[in-house]
Amino acid sequence: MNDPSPPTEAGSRRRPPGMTDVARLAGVSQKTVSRVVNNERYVSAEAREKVLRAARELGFRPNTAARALITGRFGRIGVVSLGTALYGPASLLVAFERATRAAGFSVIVANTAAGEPDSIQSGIDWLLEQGVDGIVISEPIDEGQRLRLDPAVPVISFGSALGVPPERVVPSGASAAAVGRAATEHLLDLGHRRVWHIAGPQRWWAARERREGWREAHLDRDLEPPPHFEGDWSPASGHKAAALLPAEATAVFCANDDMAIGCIRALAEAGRRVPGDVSVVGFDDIPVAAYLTVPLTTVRQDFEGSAALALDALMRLLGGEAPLPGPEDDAEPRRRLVVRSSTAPPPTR
Amino acid sequence: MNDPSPPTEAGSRRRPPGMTDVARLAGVSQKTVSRVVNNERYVSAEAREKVLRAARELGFRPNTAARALITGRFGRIGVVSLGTALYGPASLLVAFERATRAAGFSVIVANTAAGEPDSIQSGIDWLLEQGVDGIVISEPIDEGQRLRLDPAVPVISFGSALGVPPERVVPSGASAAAVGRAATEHLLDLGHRRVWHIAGPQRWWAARERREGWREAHLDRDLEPPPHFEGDWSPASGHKAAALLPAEATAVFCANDDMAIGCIRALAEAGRRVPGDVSVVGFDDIPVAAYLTVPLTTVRQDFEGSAALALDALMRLLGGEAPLPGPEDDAEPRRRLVVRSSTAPPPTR
DNA sequence: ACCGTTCGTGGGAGCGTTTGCGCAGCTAGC
DNA sequence: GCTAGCTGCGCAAACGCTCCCACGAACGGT
Repeated sequence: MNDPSPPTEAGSRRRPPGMTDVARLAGVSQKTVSRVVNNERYVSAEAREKVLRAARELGFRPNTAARALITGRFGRIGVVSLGTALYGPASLLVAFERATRAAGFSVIVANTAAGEPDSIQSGIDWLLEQGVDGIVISEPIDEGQRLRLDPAVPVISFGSALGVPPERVVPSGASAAAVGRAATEHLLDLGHRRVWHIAGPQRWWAARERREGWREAHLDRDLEPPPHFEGDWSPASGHKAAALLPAEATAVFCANDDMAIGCIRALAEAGRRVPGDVSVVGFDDIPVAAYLTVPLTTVRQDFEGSAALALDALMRLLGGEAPLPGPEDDAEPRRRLVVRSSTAPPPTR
Repeated sequence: MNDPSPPTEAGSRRRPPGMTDVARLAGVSQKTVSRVVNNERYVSAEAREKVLRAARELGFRPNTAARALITGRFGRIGVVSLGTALYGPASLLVAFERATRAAGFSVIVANTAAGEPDSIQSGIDWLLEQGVDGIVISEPIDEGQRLRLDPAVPVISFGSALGVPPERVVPSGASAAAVGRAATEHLLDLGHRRVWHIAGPQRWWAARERREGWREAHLDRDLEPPPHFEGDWSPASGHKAAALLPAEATAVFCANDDMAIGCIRALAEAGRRVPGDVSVVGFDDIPVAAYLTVPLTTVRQDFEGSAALALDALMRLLGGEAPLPGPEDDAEPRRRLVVRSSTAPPPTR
């Protein structure tokens, strides 16, 4: 592939200063520098001061590679994320990075590729190669294959995936399905006889869960849930699915806001008004949801809460504890229905 | 802070196998294993085979920390990104991660916090602490302070920031400002006398550049650009700014789609129709843009192109070359105006 | 036959840090 | 006055790998 013979003269970039250099300048042993850097006890204030001064002067920065080499820990968490700018996954990633950095770990990401079936696995493999203390699978897509994990590296998953033990799946709490149910109930309470559903791709755990909530809401009231349509989260898919909606449909619950927007558009094209003729509920509460021509009734997510929960579970695993605390965990993410203008009672015919 | 006395028994997690273990099993020297792993020459097919077999059997994975320790390189690029799920930055991050991974480097992210003025600096410091070969500043926000960098670690920035040498700023190409100009010209060509502008926060380079394009379009035609309004990218800010628009305004160029949506909403509330009374152009081409009640005329970005350009520049710096190739670089990101229904000639009064 | 060069392999020295252990000096208890 | 414990500090051995060097075998050109 590449010509290995010339050693590709990288150049004169000198080695950065190490603890030994700091020690020499401060007039102490390298070990003492190590103690100061790691905030250990048994260092005199005077020595500490000298070391800190020398370190500052030299621009010393501890070499994480050396530390990792000996401790066997990397201080790094890998996240397998969807390679997409979708509001949900992107927000979750941001929230998780923040929480993780606050805990002193850095985050390395591996995006999956939409089309590729093995991309979760290859993301995991890549992260393991890079060296991580733990792995978080952001939105596992169930491709029907068992994930190959490393028993030595804890894994936490948002949503269940084959090969991930169930206790390592971050519970969406009661909330995800429950809120899908609440969204549906909101529509039923308004007087709609049944609620149609434009679901997300069912390989996605999040999509399945929302659909489940929708289904339960019907079953609770002894209603037969109408057939659902499956989209791919995109507005285009919502638009397409909406065109298939029967004339009797007066209420639609969409698995995300983008599809809801596509759906509303299709309804408008068909001459049906929202919410006059048809009510629509979305999911995510994307920033523009409140500013659409018809402000969207939708479900606000709690990404910070979910991220904190996942991180917490991972930290427990790293400490050798059980991934999740007892049922007293009250820090469960809180999603909630935000009612705006896209829902109303069905038309009185 | 934490109790240092109990050594927090982490447990019996055995060390993962190393090259020495593989070597022993394969009956060769550790050095030969190294050669096989790094695909070096001068290894007999037979030895290679034995090593690979042993490695597979042991589940051997090279220790990146040890490698980094000796080579001084980490195989890791740090990205300072906005801590936001905004479509632009999120898409750019995804595109950059993909390109970087394909080049064999991993990506570690440090999100900035919206409010904190030093968060770019602290993100950079954090990345340097973690150990990276290079840093990319995704969307630098000009807080007026000079960034403190490490001369040994190359930095590339999307957009100029104080302290980053200009040749390390990824050129948006002619395109960013030019496309802002094209968007404005599109409106002027439709017959609008002037174009109002709802800008992004001017501390953002991207916002400034778009505004510049808008301004130039006016100056080119000897028009006085009307005063612009400054939003914060959010639909809410677009909504607020639109309320300030004078009655004579018949065309608005918004610095992103979210603000455009807020703007359209405000116009609707004021009883002004889009595009009948007022034309609106956005920027980004978010997925829902085409599916809004009034499909949005907007500017499609080229995140892959920008990401590739940045990575390329960074790789050159890592190789000791100049960050950017000559002017023959034809791989410049291509943004383009997408005309939909939110723009039309001004109302004939 | 001799000397160079290419090939295949191994020995051994670090890289910069943590960790284990040792050693002084001091305080305090009996 | 001896032991015991705490404090403050340093030496030396890893950690798993890459890199420099050496060494023998095979091979061709003189």
